[in-house]
Amino acid sequence: MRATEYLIPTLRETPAEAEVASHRLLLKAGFIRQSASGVYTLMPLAHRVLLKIINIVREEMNREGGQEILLPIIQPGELWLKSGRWDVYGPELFRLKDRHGRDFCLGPTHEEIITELVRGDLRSYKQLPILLYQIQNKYRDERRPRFGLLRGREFIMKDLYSFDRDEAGLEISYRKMYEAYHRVFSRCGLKFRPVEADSGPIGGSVSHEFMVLAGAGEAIVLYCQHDPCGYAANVEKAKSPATRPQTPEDPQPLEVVHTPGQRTVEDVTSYLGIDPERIVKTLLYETDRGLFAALVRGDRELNEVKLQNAIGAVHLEMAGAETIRRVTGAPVGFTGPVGLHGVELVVDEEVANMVNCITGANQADAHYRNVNPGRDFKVDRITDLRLVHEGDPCPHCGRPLAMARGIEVGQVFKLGTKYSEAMGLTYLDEHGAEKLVVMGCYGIGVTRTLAAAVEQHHDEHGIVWPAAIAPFTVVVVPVNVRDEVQATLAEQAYEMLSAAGVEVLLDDRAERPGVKFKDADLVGYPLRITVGKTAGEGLLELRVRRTGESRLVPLADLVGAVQSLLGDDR
RNA sequence: CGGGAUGUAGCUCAGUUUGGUAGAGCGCACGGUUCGGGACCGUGAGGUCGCAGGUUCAAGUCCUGUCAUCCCGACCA
Repeated sequence: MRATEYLIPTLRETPAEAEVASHRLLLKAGFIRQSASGVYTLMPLAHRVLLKIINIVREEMNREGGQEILLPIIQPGELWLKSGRWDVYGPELFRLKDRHGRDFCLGPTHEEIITELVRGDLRSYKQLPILLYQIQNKYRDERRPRFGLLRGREFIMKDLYSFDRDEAGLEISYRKMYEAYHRVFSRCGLKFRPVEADSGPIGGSVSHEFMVLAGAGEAIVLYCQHDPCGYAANVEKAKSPATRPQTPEDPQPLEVVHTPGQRTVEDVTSYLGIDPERIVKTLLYETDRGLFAALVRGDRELNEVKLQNAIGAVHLEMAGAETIRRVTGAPVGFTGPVGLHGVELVVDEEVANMVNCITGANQADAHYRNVNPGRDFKVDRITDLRLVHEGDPCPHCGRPLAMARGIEVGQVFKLGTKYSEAMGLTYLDEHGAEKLVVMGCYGIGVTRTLAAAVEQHHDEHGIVWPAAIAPFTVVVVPVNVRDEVQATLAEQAYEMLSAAGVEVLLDDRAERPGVKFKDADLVGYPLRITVGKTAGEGLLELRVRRTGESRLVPLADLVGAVQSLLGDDR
């Protein structure tokens, strides 16, 4: 490919709206252009990268027996009503009507349509397992699209769905995908970490997310640095052992303390001169399952996802001042479990262990001292509600957990029978009994992976593509295209590399060398071949983008030198 | 959806306070000189100032509405 015949519209100045590195560099280097908020055109360079990532994904899916299909992006609303998600999915779902007024949506995911598909053709256990996947545009009307390709409203995903006869079969499919994901992201040249993930209030049991470690990541990961342990989870899922009171105490009689204007845990601790571990925070939540109070220790933070799972709620929101006054009879800051009616109490394990703690008294300017769970209030439910922080002990080995930010590029998920039950997907087993199919789903954000690669591989000059997904692996730069010797040598180098199957771009533009060097660094070709002052001696300069190291090679040795360098890079 | 900000040339921005003929740099086209890290000189093209109303002799500038985009938060089976 020749630069004069190829659209690589690099910009000298960075478009103002771009904040994170991948967004900024992809715009500046001419890979993407924005069409609407969260909607982008992939230019020729980005499209080449995309195809490479897709090829890797496709090879690894096929290797595990995945069969590729194309599913409709426009999906009938009827199917979503059947699964119950037409109402649950909310405004994230892009909805539309056809000319007859029938409801449709743009698929944000494809469980419904694929379950329906398989239902039509699956009869016998002999047909199982089935692994089907598609790589297509998906649509989610995000409240706030951001960071360029990292969180768009239109994006490309690979989704594979597994259909098995039982849990044991699902376990095999799950493991296959888990291994395949390792290979996919390794081959893409990414540093990543699989972590235990929350599977949501509805749906199955086990889930892992694959995180590309990068500062711009929106997800927070906690992991154990101790090697053989290897515990890692995203912050919603992360656990840490509950602590018990150090010194045993006898329960003391309940008493009221006057605490004028002391609303926060900080206020109360300093006012009463006590540790926050002695306080119990009572947080009121309004949910689709009713009103709940969550109790955590004063020095802890509530993990809303854990609360949501504990009570099986889909939506949950902290109660406002109005509700708090109505329910507790007191202003915000004095809520407590003692004498609280009409609200289910969800109690963190740590709180259940506490003796003689401080809580709000459900009246203005007052707290209770010597509150004891079980004695002074009824504990409706005990569970883990704590948000884990960096430094908290690992649930497996007790060593302090480390924290990192990550970009979620893939998730593997045991769905179980959620969709097969809702959609009536069954088969007959060898005894002629009708059984529910056990499903799994496995997604990879392809466009997000592209952006994540840039996030992880760039420097102050531009992108530094891993060789396996670079748009071109080599750029040949003649310093002066009007110099006959240079032009001819560059042409020869280009022909030889092309013939050897190397993906090479010849920068034959009549630009000054500085411009071409800057562009080469910006676009991020792993290798650059400069044809310049040593052209007369038949020598070309081979330079590695990542390290900046360079050396002179004669034309005859060029292909070998390039291939060995690419070998190192992979 | 709450908070903040911005819409003027392809890009980055000035001009808005105090209403009076639309600006700069980069990029682009043409000519010339240059040619190993975003050259220089000259000439030129390019804008219904986001959109719609209103005030005024006169609106990029003032008023009202509206749309779009970005950032923070909330949200993210």
